[in-house]
Amino acid sequence: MYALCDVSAMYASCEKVFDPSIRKKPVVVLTNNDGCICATCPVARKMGIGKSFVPYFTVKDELAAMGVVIRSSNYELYADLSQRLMDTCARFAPDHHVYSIDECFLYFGSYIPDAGWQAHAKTIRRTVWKEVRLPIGVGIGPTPTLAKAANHASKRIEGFNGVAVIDNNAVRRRVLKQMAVVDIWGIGRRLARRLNEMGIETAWQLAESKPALMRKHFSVLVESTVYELNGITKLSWDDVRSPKQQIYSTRSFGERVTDKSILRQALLSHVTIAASKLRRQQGLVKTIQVFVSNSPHDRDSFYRKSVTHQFLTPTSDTSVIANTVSGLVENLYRQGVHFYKCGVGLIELVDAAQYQADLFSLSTDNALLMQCMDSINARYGRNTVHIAGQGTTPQYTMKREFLSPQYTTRLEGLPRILCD
DNA sequence: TCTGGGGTCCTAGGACCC
DNA sequence: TCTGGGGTCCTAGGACCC
Repeated sequence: MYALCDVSAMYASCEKVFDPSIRKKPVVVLTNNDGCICATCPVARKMGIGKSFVPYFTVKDELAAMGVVIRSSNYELYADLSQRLMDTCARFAPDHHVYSIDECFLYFGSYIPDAGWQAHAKTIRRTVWKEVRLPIGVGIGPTPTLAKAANHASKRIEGFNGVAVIDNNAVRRRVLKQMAVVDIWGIGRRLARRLNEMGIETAWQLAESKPALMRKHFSVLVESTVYELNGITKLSWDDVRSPKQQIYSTRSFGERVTDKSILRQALLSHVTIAASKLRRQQGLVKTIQVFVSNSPHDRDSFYRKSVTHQFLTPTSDTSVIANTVSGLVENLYRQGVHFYKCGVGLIELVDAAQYQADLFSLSTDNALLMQCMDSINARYGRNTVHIAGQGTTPQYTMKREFLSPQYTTRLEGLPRILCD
């Protein structure tokens, strides 16, 4: 059996943990640079504020009129609470996999809890609330896709109250019949529309359809989904937690950038982020892609440029990659462009353990230095030591106008308890 | 006054070569 | 008279997820 645990409106829920004054108010959290809405708490959702990823400025006045509390993304806080959440969830299964900042899969293998699945799921939910003060939904099912569906039911279907277990056909049927096809894991807006045109509206109808036919009309992925909805595992545990095939770090700027050296600094900090993720999964990169662009919303004509670079010897050394990227900036930069976004992608990866080195090309990686850097940063914070090319103080800013304190990671952010 | 997220994977199609 | 293949590499863009 598999379980999927995820936090309801993660970012909004995190904001409420250390600030009792907003617990009963509608809260909305914005993405980087306060661009879009990315999380809406249940109170706000009840008021009809449901749509994620609408640009904030288009609904700003409306939200203000409704008395909605606005927060910028406070990643330091969310990452720290996420860590605590994952530590707690991990205790309840032999194996776990962190799927995103607010979700994890648990894999039980042959393990069966003494108290039964329903009770086990309730215990997970209650323990997380007690220890981390985050509201989670727990879904359990025989395949990852059904665990996801159960999780959906736990939060969205009447009568489940945060916990759903699909362990027999009656429940499976009940859940899938009340679930729109678009809410199935892996079925997006577009596929859903095409399925609807074929008369398939609910998850149950998709489960009942012929797998081979779905493969013919769509892809093997949709075919696998049909099997998974019927309890036949197509996504093995190894698939669920397989290492990334590509790693990206990209970000938009708070203010447009026109200076070449600032663009370079930003790209080099993306190298730092991406390379450390790469080392975490014990990978080496063969091909990188670096891109810069202005905004399609700006009046200027659209400018986007990307270059790819192949390394003779695969590497995971931040300074080796940074040197290359630094050189590529000359190709990417253009005078007069108002840069809005840039990023670095590690697009062709190999497993460090399996890589067969070439006899004549010697790696210049300084593994010991990287190890040292990673362990210092793991302990004292992400940018405690970094390459000089990133600059000592970032010259580009991120707009975070409504930022809450970093309650758990900075002394000056420590919550205060006032006594009358 | 102006404002528009970030990440991963996949594929169609163009350029180039033989 | 008219026609015309197949592989590799690269890029842009789309789909999906959170």
